[in-house]
Amino acid sequence: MPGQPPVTGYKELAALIRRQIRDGDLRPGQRLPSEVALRQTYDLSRWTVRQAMASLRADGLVDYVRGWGMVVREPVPMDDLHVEPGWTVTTRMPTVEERQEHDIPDGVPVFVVLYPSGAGDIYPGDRYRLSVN
Amino acid sequence: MPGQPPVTGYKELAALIRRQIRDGDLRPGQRLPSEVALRQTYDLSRWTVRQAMASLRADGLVDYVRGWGMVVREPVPMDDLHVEPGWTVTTRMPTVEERQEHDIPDGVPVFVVLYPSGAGDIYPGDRYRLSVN
DNA sequence: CGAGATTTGTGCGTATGTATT
DNA sequence: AAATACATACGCACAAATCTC
Repeated sequence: MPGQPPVTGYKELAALIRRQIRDGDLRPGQRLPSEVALRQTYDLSRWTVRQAMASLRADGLVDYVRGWGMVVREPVPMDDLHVEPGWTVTTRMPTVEERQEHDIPDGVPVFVVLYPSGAGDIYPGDRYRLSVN
Repeated sequence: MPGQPPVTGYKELAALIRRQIRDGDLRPGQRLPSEVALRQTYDLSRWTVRQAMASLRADGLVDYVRGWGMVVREPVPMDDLHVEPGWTVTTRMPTVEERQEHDIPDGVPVFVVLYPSGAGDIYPGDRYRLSVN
């Protein structure tokens, strides 16, 4: 009974969990193993496990629920944002203020819609999809 | 000559540097003070400094260059991506593979352009801007 | 060309705080 | 009240990349 291949660093651990999410071994809404469980399973320090988790959060793959754990992010229903001629759209990470105001989770970028008038609006990338007619 | 207000945690340090970047005290291409300098200036541990820097990095504000320092990111020239009727565009953080393939820095999201045929393309958000005619 | 200094990257140990179950 | 789980924050050591001399 061969053991799992050794996981030597936080990037490998993150890659392993990314595969598990991609392959459906970890499903949306499901809780990841706790930090303690992961360090015991792979014989890693807490620091290494936390680095891996931080990387998954920055990619928007998992959410942290206080007092509960890390949860695979569930897709949310998307609204169509109809783009009109003359508009310009860029994308970037939101500022701290925008994250608070629009309740944007970690690792979720925003659309920045610029109108010909010079005014602009912010649309969280996890809830809006652009379309053109 | 009152000293700076005390910086008590990594969020405050990150906010301070965000202000300095926003106000032009730190300009694009300019190197930030080193981790050692920041810990001495504000009497913080390396952990706290690195945590603050990681947050700026996730926001796409700074680049790390190992052996050199942390640099305020410079804007790159943007190409216009003309969106045709029937296309759909979403935004998200790139995967590790997409980051490598397209040479996408930290904290930069991508446009995901979906064509009516079902095919799709990836466009780095720091180099492309969408427009409609 | 190399040697050394500088700077960030990775990894570990420990302690305490806060929120949830 | 207790256990669980992550957040914050200090310390240390060594590796790897870059620059300067």
